[in-house]
Amino acid sequence: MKVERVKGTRDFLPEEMAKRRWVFERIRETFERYNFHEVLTPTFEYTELFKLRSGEEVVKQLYAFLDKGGRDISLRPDMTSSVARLYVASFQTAPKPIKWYYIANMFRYEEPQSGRFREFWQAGVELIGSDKVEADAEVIALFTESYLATGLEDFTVNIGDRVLLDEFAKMLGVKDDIGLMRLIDKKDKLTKEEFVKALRDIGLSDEGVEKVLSLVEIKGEPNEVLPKAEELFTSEEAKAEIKRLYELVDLLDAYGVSKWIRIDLGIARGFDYYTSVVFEAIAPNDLGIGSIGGGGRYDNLIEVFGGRPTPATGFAIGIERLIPILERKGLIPEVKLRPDVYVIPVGEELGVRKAAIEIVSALRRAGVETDLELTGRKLRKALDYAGRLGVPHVVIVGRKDLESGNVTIRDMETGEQKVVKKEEAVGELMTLLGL
RNA sequence: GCCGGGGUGGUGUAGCCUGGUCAGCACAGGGGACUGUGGAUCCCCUAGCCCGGGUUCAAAUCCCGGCCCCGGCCCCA
Repeated sequence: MKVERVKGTRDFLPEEMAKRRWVFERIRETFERYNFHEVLTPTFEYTELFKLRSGEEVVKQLYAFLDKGGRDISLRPDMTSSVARLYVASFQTAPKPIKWYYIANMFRYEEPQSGRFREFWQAGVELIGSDKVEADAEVIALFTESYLATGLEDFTVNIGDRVLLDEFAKMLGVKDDIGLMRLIDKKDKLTKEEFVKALRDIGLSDEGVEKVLSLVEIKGEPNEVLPKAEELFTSEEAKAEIKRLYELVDLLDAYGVSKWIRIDLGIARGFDYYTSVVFEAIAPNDLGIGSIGGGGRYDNLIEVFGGRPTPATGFAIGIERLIPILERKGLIPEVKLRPDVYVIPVGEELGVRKAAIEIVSALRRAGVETDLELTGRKLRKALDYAGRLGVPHVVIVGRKDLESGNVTIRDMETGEQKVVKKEEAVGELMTLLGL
């Protein structure tokens, strides 16, 4: 009988936890500066909740099971459904907008591969109750700033638009608009020839193919490519949406994040609930990691969940995709897992052991990260241990010193030792540590 | 769900093709040489062939199935 981890899950060891926590903290601080507030919903919901949003076919991606009461339950595949449920149930009459954030684990029943696990973490926000372009700008600015807060600078936030994509499918008169969008979404993975062939395969005419090729050209600096969009689209609805995009990039300029903003009308980001602006962040890397986060506007979802029609927008940052990139770039600070002081009692006498504990306790209360030798190993081995760990200061508490009320403080770097009164040990160590 | 490559003490590995020495080595861990002074040295100890079945006198080694890991596809909320 062997106990193993469940497929697609991971154990996080102290060193990695410290790094992850550092990343979470940078993101959390940024979210809070934008006045988003943290919420947490249950790890699992009725499977129905997730079906409601995305239809039956999502079930195969869900980590779903029947509980002992026969309830059809799924671990959350993301936070948006739960947040929408919470909003509909209890916050419809709350002052708008609602600005919530979360940092939590999500679950998807998929084959694990690079940057992809069955349990993974996302940090995201939802802004509910504003259909204004200001809300999109606020969210996209925060999205950008969140990456910047982790030290990442080599990335772009690419903005697309579902209204324009839908309009585009209408213009072409294709039946399989989902197929078209999937194809457009993965254009970068194909050569131009393959792309054209695939377009013909779904029934596009030469003219249609030409139009798609012009669409995917609308990619780059907003001020360079948005005029091209104006040429391509003719309907009033599309014109209005393009105007909105112009405003959006203008506002993002005021936020001071234009440097990272690009337009890419080929972005679709899933096919279920986004209704207008969509966006994703891409950071160049050699790890095979694509998007490191994304989001968009979803103005219909609340209604689907039984609420009054309410506009909303949000994003999620994929932690498992971000961290390897940060690590590769050396942006996550090294973490210290050793104590600053290590106290070694020498000998078995109760008095010695208690004296050691008293020093450890006093140091800990004074805010010093302190460890006590707990295995009963001999002084030689204990010093060896402290040396390997890189502990800077060791306190040796032994009967000989204690008889005259003293303990010994050893500097592990130089090997210099100092005998001090037991009562003065804490003060002395604080000075040595510069506290 | 599909495809490719893997799985040997805690970690990293040799052995596998060509079946047959107590499954070797390094690091890590515990103890001792050394009963109050570290990183050295020496000695000892702990600990392994992913699981199940098959072939064989004999399986880590060959065959089948499963599980898991790495990567790709599909899909990506």
